Amino acid sequence: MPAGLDDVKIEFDTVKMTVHTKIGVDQMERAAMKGGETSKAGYHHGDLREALLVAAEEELAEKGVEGFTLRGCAKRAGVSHAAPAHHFKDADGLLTALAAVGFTRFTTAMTARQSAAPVNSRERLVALGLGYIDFAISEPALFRLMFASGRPDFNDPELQQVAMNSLGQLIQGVSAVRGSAAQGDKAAMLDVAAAWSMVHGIADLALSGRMKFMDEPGLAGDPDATYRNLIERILPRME
Amino acid sequence: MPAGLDDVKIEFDTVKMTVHTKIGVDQMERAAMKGGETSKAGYHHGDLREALLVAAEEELAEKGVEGFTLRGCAKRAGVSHAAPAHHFKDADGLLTALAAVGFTRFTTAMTARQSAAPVNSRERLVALGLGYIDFAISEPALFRLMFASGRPDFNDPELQQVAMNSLGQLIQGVSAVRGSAAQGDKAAMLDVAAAWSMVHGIADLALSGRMKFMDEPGLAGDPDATYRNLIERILPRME
DNA sequence: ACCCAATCTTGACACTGTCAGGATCGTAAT
DNA sequence: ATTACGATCCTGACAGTGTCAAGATTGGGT
Repeated sequence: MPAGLDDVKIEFDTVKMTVHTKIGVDQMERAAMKGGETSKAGYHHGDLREALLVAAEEELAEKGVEGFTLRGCAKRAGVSHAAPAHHFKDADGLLTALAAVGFTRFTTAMTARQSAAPVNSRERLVALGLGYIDFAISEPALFRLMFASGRPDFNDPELQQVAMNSLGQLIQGVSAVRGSAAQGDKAAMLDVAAAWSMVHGIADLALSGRMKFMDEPGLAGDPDATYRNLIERILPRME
Repeated sequence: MPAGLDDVKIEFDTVKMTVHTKIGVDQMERAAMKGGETSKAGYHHGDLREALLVAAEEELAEKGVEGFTLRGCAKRAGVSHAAPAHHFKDADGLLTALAAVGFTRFTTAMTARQSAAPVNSRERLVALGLGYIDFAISEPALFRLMFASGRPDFNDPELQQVAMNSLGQLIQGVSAVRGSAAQGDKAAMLDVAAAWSMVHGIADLALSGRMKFMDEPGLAGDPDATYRNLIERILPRME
């Protein structure tokens, strides 16, 4: 993400202001263009593709997957409603790219928890699961987009890549607990499926507010402790 | 669901045919009206509310949650685009009612599996989980609507009721395994959360095609056996 | 027989995604 | 340096959507 692009968040109320603010955007772009960016920055807007991605993430976080709007993203980025078509085939194309950045962020959320855990394979696997749940709760709309929307195109090579990376991280975590590579081993893959299902189930139920049956008076405690208790139940059968 | 209403599924290609087919519908209604229905059947269409629900279920199954359309439901039911407003406040209102019928069907899917299982509390709990997964796979769009869409209004009393019934069934299944009522007991509720999370995770991952990493050459077997293996992993800690 | 309220239709509005055509700008070739 | 060109962006349009308002239609209670 190019430096300075965060400053571009401007509220539009009338269409009349478009030209006005677009000048401001260009100024920002010119200022940010000093650090050589990797992507094909340049041209009119600067790097509209990146700007649209951050706009889309805002839009998604505010309106949810159901209320997401391509025109809304364009307005947030300060461009016309048809501009996104030059960078993304579809509205679904933009959502596909957004899901891809979601998966990379997803991976970092898991590694973040992992690297803060004791150097113990079991503890690290539990931490991975807690990172999984962290992400789901802190970015619910993005999580829904990635796992329960059907809008992103998972045939897209980039998305497929980052999504496989997430799964690979999980497989590696299970392999570490088992002491051998899980890939190809039936029992090991069942362990992977078990870990993934449990953690994903916790995340999805918590995210949709369906875990609140645990929030009764003397029942609840630290949510993290609860999740840990649940995750640990899948460890015994692994070795 | 009134008898005979299933015959009302008529395909519309042009709007011109509306009057034509609507007569057919009325005939069906009149024929079906002999058995006294519970709902406020009568008036023009017969029982448009029920007809809209079956139309909505078709629409949802074909187009998915994302492609669901209120006008499409109206066309399927053979009425004008604004007719549904007299029976459901919103498009979300229709989806709320549809989610309610989904939950009752969900419950019956679980009890169906349960009653075909050995009279063993553990076996019955596993069967309940398999019924959960059955439903998710056989009616994916409905399942997504119920668990991962945000469109149904869960403050609606009817929906809240049937949704709680499903949860109650799960709590009862766990209670049977434990030998005592789970309600209010902290450890028991953790067992419930574990069972629910595991089964829900399996269902959601399988439904979205993300379990296909298990479908490698010598790896896979009967999906049901795989799911059973996973579900059984949460049993040991219960007593 | 009449009236009324529930039911349904028609028409309209704002909004959406997408396409076509024209304007604008940076860059490469001349 | 100028010109041509292709990438980028805008304006305008179209079909489709949800929702509201107002008028037609129908059946049951009086």
